[in-house]
Amino acid sequence: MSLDAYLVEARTQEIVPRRERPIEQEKLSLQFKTEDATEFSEAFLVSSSYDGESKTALLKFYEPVSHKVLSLHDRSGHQPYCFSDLSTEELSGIGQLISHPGLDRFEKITKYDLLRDTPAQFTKIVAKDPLAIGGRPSGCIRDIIPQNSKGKIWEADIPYRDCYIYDEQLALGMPYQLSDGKLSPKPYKLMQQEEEAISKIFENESQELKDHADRWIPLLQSPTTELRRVALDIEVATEIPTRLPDANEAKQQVLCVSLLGSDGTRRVLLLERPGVEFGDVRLPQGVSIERYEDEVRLFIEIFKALLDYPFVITFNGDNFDLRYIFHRAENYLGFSRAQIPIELGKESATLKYGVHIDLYKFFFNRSIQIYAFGQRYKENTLDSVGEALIGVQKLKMDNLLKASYSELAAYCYRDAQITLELTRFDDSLVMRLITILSRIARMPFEDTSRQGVSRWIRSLVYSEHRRIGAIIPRSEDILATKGVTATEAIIKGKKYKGAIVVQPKPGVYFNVSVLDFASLYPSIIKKHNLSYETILCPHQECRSNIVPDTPHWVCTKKRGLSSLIIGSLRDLRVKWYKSKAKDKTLLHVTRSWYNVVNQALKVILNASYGVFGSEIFSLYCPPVAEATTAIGRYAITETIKEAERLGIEVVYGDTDSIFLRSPRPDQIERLTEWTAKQLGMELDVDKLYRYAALSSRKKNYLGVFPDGSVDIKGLTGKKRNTPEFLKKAFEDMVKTLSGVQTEEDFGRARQRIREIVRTCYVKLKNKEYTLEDLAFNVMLGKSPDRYTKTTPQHLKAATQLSSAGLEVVEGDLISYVKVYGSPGVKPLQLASINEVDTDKYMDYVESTFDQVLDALGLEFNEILGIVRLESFFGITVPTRKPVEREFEEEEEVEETG
DNA sequence: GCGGACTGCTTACCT
DNA sequence: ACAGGTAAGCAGTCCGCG
Repeated sequence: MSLDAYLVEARTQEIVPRRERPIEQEKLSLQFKTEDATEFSEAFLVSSSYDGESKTALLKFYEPVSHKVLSLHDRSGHQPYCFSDLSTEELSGIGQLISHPGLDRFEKITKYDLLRDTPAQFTKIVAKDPLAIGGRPSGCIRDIIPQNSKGKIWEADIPYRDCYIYDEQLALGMPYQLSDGKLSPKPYKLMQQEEEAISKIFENESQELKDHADRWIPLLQSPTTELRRVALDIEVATEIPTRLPDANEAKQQVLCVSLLGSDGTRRVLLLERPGVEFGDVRLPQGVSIERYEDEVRLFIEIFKALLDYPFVITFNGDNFDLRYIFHRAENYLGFSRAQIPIELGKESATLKYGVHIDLYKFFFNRSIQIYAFGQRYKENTLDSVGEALIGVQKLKMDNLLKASYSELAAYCYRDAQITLELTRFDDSLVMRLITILSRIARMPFEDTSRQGVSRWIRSLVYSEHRRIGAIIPRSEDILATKGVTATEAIIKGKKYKGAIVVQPKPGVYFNVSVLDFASLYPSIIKKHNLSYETILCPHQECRSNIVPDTPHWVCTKKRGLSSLIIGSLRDLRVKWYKSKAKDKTLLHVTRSWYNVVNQALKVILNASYGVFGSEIFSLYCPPVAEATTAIGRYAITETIKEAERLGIEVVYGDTDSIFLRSPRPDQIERLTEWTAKQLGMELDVDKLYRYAALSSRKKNYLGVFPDGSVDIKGLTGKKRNTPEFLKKAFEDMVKTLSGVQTEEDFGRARQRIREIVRTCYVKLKNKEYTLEDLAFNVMLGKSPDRYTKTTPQHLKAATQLSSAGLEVVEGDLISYVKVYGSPGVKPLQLASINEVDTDKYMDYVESTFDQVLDALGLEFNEILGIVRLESFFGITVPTRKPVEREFEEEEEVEETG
């Protein structure tokens, strides 16, 4: 077999003598050192940390011309601190505190207490280093002070890097300039037209809300820059091929490393091993393959890259690639920690020079998955995400150790390629999302890309407290006065009542208008002034301002912090970014950015209500969440009543939407005017269906748009776990339905659907489907040993897999088929077509089609009855490819009939 | 001992 | 580790049934 051009090139490279410096000399050159920047005209703040050596805050900037990371240590003398309500005298009486080596001094200070709505005296306890405050397992200042009714500690659990950002009111991801040793944000100015359009949006709002919006503008509008980055992926030798090597042990050699730069660099580094063939697997043009006899030299190359690129992108690098490299380098290859440009945390790996972004963590984030990417990928694997977002899959590989060099290289290269591409597609959407979220959350890129939405919102709100000089409340203090809920949830075990789902009126309706409230919950939080400090506020005179369906009252005297923050963001999204993101008249680059901001705001706003009902949120305040849903219920029920008064038939509704049966334009107009006037909320026409088919089931419907495209919600036919054969049959039915224009058309559709079901049944009976077609695909939600209450079917299948030596872990998608006998299921890998329980499948077909057909008022049972009857009388229905069947199986199928 | 009524567990979905 | 509400299938339990 002939070698292609690149292979020749790669082989030629071998005979070029390398000028290699001695290893020890190379290692020494790896020691990371940096000097502070003295001046720059534009650089983007990307990271904040505490530098233990200089005992100061350290900022990292990305300078887009040189593509370098610039450092800047704090020179203001900022120090770590926390607050106590004890006086300096009282604190001085605590011997252990006074003698604490980390204590620097006390300061008297006044901070605003939002919970009590009054200024309050605090003592600022200033420390010499952050670990003195907290973070060590014992002996920290925050643990020394006795926690009594008086004698509490505030703000001791904020990481110092965040504390510094909040105090300096810095925003990560923003452009800054440094001149004469002075750091300042790059000024941003809107174009006059934009300025006018935006001020019009807020013309009827309070000054406070306007001020918030004004502060958001530069954060949301300032330009971003292309971030120079490298994707890194490693392959490691394993003893057991099915198991992932232990990154903390790092016992085995690193066999291959791919480094793909956004600058066009495409390197694959291979470790030479005896007896390995080069092979003839092709790699893309321009990939350079480098072969190393010595693993240490290979590592030196990795480290040089980690000291060169401002951003390093991995997929699971926190827990694998960088962790493995670190331990391998330290434990087996004789590198000192000073020579390894990686720092390991408990759950993350960071870099001494640049910023490490682990895409696994970012894509795993449920908010990102759902709101930013619309659930386009369903599994959190590089393969699944890559396939869904950029259409590139991983290469297949059976055994790393048996692979040729070129095969290994191609495999490893592909992984790095997907990783890099995931940060590049859609004009670097992912990098820009991380940037804009960091700006909004005031969080370093490293944290934004790793943490969840509750941390983003926490950080944003904390920064706001510092800006206005308010003490950040202790979670237990919020809970003490505002911890109880008054409504009862419908679902057992939930804390409070949620949204209303209107009982659908079953049937087919032509010309259905779907109206919904724009950003319902954020609108409520804005309009009704909801915030932890305003709900159940301390003022007697506010107690009559009651939230419907609850005993809670809301402050009438002061605007709540979260109401302002969420309210201003909501208005900017609903009235500016949402439409701009869709505006085809804008330049591509402009619209692309509006789209990024729109996505980011969507993620934040969608979670803004939920966090108040979540214990892990540091400002957890259940009455805020409860009041939000209560007002939501009030809004939708009142709107339905008004619709009915206007003579409009409401056939369905869920949380923030109502489905109206062929309303006249003037009726819609009167209704939306009414909600604007009476509820102060915007009700918009969201969708128009040519017809909608509703069954009696909530959250289950099918809507056909005028252009024939179809909305399917909640139906089994499109669920992930549904077997492929059924999804296809369902799809056929949907196609038929999408062609229905008038009531008369349903007659023909009915015939066609009958055919589809019949074919499905016959093919099942004749075993014409493949096992893959028949497989249910169910996610293993937790590790197998943690199922203690019941043994679901997918677990039974998973157990059989483990017995067969195939490891299953939490998060795996288990594929199984239903078979005769006990336990009734078999994993796809172990099953054969002859044992498939056709009857069970037929039941499943029935219930899947039932969901739609009883909506259409079609007698599905009749169709099914006929189909079954035909087979009962032995009428054979020819299909495309008839298959011979044994008589007994025929019998078995009939038993239930 | 067996099956129907019931509850609870689990997953996947909707807003 | 943002929330609650809903559907569906199955596992497990209780109880009646000569």
